[in-house]
Amino acid sequence: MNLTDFLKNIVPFSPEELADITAHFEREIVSKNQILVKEEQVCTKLYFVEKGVGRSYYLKEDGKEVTQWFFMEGKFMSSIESFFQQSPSLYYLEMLEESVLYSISRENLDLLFARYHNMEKLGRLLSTEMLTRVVNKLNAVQFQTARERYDYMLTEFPSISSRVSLGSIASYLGMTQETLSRIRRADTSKKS
Amino acid sequence: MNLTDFLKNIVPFSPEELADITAHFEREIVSKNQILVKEEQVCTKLYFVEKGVGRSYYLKEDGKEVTQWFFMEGKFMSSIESFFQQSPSLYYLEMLEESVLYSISRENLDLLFARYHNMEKLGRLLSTEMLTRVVNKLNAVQFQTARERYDYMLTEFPSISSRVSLGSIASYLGMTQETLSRIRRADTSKKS
DNA sequence: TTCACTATTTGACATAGGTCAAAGGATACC
DNA sequence: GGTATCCTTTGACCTATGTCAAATAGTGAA
Repeated sequence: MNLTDFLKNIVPFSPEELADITAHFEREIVSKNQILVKEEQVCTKLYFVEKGVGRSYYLKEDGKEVTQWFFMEGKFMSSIESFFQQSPSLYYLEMLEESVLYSISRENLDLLFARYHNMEKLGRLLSTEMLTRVVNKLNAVQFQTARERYDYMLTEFPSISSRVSLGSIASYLGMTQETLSRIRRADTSKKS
Repeated sequence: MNLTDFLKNIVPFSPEELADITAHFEREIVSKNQILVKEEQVCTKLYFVEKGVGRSYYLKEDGKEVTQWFFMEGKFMSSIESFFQQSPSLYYLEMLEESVLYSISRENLDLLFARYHNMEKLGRLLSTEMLTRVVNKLNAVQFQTARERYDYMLTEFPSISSRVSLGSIASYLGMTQETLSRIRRADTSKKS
């Protein structure tokens, strides 16, 4: 999914708008396991994932990584409050595969928001969409068993299990690796 | 907190914009325990809470109510995906006190979004802010003990415990009433 | 005030999922 | 191709929190 097509599908930008907007993004190739932002740093960019997968995570006091979100192809990725508040990030951003990203700085994004009413609309729609997704996860995490949470995740990120390590997924789902491993075992023994 | 002041604080609307925008809202007085939207209904309005408290909740299969969010004075309240997608609501919306609300229909809101660039910006900012709050709750619910979640809630909604029933709060926090009751007991015995 | 109803507290017991430790498997680097 | 490292699986045991049931305390209507 490329950036131009993605944008067009959400808001009916004019060709001139689209050209100007995409011109403010910069293409970046990043390698597997590369960290885009560290905890405590201010996240200066918003990324569009054209190819690859990323995740945001933080470290618990005991040093364990907790995955907060996965960012698949065709999605925007950032440490949102850090990027918008220009505050130190609570999260790390990491790419889990060799990836192609398009990035934009806060200044350029603000400029586009101010320049195009349609751009502001795009921002609103994407933000509301993300809100809905997070609320879904919240409901899953809060009131479902480990088993059900795993099923929820497969609907939200269908291809994830083959692309991302067990540990990253388990912490995203709020369970230990051991528990996730046991759930998968139950699955395979049942289905085969 | 009244609507005009609230709007002014977020985006620098001109007086004319403000007057036009607020003119599209309608004042409603609702009584305690009144339901604004039922599950399966399409939520036709976005509400601003000038006075009172509301909550959104849904029913689990076993019939138990699960509070999803509280809406305090000075906040917007709605069944978001239902309102924006015009889809059947997954949640009930209920006022927990006699309240003063300002409501706007989807058509009028869209009209204002289209008419004022600033309005679109307001939408984007409020949506991002809500997103941050939900993410905070998610982190609390997912990785903290019952005790810690209770403390999180007191920072998010400081006045809530005196205004809302134990059961509503407990389900918001993803724990049973019994557990919350025990946490509170531990608190009072420690602090007195 | 008293009654009826609802909300909260308390206790005894059950269990999903966590923790710790060790054994396999898979990968990557020399 | 062998060895070091990391990832996943498995087992034994533990604990926070849930469930069920009963006792109290609060609240509003008459």
